[in-house]
Formats: sequence, C-alpha cells, structure tokens
Amino acid sequence: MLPPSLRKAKTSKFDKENFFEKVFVVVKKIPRGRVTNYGSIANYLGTGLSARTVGWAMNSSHMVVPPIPAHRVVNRNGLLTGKNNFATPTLMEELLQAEGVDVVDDKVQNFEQLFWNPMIELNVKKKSMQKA
DNA sequence: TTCCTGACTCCAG
DNA sequence: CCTGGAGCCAGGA
Repeated sequence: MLPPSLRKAKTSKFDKENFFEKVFVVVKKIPRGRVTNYGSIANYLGTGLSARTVGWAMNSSHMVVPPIPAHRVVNRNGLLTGKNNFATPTLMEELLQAEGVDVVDDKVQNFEQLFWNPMIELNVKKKSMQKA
C-alpha cells in the first residue's frame, strides 16, 4: 500500500497510484542477482518517455512494504546513479555485490548479461514494441 | 498559480 | 565512450 503522501490523486493521463504500484510490483519481480533500468520499466508500464518518474517512484519505495529491491534498478549504462539516495552511498553497491553482481566504479559489470527485461521476462504482449 | 529540480533517456558532436 | 541540450512527469516552494 502506498503512503498517504503518494495517494493524493491529481489529474493525470494515467492513475498515478497504479503507476507507482506497478513500478513496485515490477521491481519486486526482479530476480536476485539481476538488474534492470528505469527506461525498460517505464516502457513496460506504458509511460515510455517518463523514465524519471520511475526513479521518483523508487525514491518513495523505501517507505513501502514489503521492501523494494531498488538497488537492482540502475540507469541504462548500468551506473548506480541512485546509490547516493540510499541509507548510505555504499549500500546499493554492497547489496548488489551480496547478490553476486560485480560493481566496479559505481557501474554494474556484465550489465547486458545481467540485464532483466520485464518485457521479455514477464512475457507481456505489447502491440507497440520498442521499435521495428 | 508558476518555476525549479531530479534515482532518466535520446540526439548530436 | 564522454559531454551538452531538450523532453518527459511529479513534487515542493
């Protein structure tokens, strides 16, 4: 469930609450030792152009139960851009390392190999795929 | 209400 | 691969 601060409905193209919840659901589905990026989640949710909003949802994930493995979400380059937003700047990297994800210089190694694409992994059929 | 900022991404150079 | 500029949605002052 979302905290009251996130539940104030504001006129928008889509239901924001549903959006946040979807983000959390997807992130929670990320297998241990795998990572994904904001854009894929955004595209999977249908927002596409709003990857930043996904990150914003992550920002609120720390106050949501069950806990969201936000450390498995990095930017398109595999860079741990959100590490500074965790309890400690090293927590994100430590969590990834603990799962077997090698992180060097705040960047996920073998990112393409560890990349977890919700579009594919969740077997979602979308008529408008990324591109032809 | 408007303006600024941001856990992003794409396009150009 | 890196850097700068523009676009995107939401929240705070």
